Amino acid sequence: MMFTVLRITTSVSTRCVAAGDNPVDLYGKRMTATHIWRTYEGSNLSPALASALNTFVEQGYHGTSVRQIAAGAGLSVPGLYHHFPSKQALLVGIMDASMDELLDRTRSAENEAGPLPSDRFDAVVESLLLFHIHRRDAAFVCSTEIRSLESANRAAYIAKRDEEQRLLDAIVVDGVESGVFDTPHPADASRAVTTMCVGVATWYRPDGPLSPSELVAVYLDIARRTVGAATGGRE
Amino acid sequence: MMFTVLRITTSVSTRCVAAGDNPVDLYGKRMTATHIWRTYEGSNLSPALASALNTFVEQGYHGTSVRQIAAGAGLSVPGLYHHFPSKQALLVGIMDASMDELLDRTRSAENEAGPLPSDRFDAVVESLLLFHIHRRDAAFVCSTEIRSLESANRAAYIAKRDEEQRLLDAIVVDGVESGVFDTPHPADASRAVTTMCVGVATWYRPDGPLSPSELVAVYLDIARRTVGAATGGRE
DNA sequence: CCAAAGACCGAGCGAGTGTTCGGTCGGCAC
DNA sequence: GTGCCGACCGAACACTCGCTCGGTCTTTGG
Repeated sequence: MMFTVLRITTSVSTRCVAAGDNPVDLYGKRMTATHIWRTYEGSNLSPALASALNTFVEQGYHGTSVRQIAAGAGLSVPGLYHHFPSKQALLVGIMDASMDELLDRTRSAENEAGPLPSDRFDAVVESLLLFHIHRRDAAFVCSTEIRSLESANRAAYIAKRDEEQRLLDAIVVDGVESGVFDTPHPADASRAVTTMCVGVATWYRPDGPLSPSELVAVYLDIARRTVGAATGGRE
Repeated sequence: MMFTVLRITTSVSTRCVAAGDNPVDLYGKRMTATHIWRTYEGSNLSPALASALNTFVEQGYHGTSVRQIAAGAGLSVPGLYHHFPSKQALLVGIMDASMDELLDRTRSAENEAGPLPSDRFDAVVESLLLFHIHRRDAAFVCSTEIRSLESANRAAYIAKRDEEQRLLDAIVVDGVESGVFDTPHPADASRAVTTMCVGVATWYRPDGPLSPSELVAVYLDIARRTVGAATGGRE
């Protein structure tokens, strides 16, 4: 059974952009094509998924009716069912697309960071933070609606989530083994870092006191302390 | 409108116990008044609230029917409504009782810790951790069902949650001012610590690899690093 | 010009929702 | 004994739920 999940399919994989041009980021740092994982434009979601996401965020999956989703998408109920076979498929569409995007961005970040555990750690934490800032609603739904997934869908989602966690786990272990990180509990420290980053989606507001880059700076400092990385001075 | 929320009303406030006598808990352990906030026995919840909690944890508030809650409590639907006026009142009963208990325990912990920020910090973090371990289900519902509260109930709950956060915020600020903590972002560090502790409720399992006291040791280490406390050696 | 396909909708299905009505029953005060 | 009250229940109320049937338009390919 086929149905459209994404309106625009954009891969953030590094290979997609030709090297040679040199955009510059907000801080003047040279931004080669490898920084696509840092850039966020509008959401990828189709109108139906975007409407579902909006209502899921406010009322939760079970608290949302398909009539509300349809109205939010400017569709009748059968019109909505023309695009998605069930309410559950809408949730799966949101959560799968979100985790795929996060994994894609995180892998790009780590690949571009080079071999050093400290660089890879910083890159992966930054990508986690940026995702939870710029895809806040989707990330929030992902972390609160796992129990609303039917069991097969839940298993698939959990697998992706665990894969994301393992990316960071491996970096922390590498860092401890090579001596640049210092923690007696690498796995717990790694999970704690993820927990903090995921938690950002529950409280961050674009009109709050912290800009995305400020938040990244603050949380990168905290994350480095958590794994016992040598901090490069206090800002 | 009155209805019973707690089956057993136990205050853990230190003041409630006269100094000098040495009360003994249900297991015969000598209980000086100062450690009540560390001891957890069975839940305080009435059968109706306990049943509601069980189903809310698994299916969420909107995913749970009143008939399920009634069946879980061994009651008919009107029997359940004899004790609680609405489904919403069940959620409020769970969340209010939980936050009251947490606030009570946290205040006891801080009071007993004495004046030093580092001692107060350790005590409050430990009480946060123990609560999220031993009241895992209630804590999980508290952090995931805020949006299911009607607005007045939500405002009251948020006020209590913010009060709990401020307890830790004040300690971190004190520690930074007196030089025993070292962080450029006390408020963010304090929130990060809370986020990690609250997150424990989402993954901790009693049959997992960490006992409660081991988890407290691990997370206390991480929490101290987060605020830049001088760690007393690595365990 | 016409058939096919895609996009969409009005109306309604059976099941389930939170809640309530009108009771029954046992224990207790007097 | 009598009246009362708390605890509880069978049945049903008005409504909403996820979902589908049968249809109408518009676009497109030949």
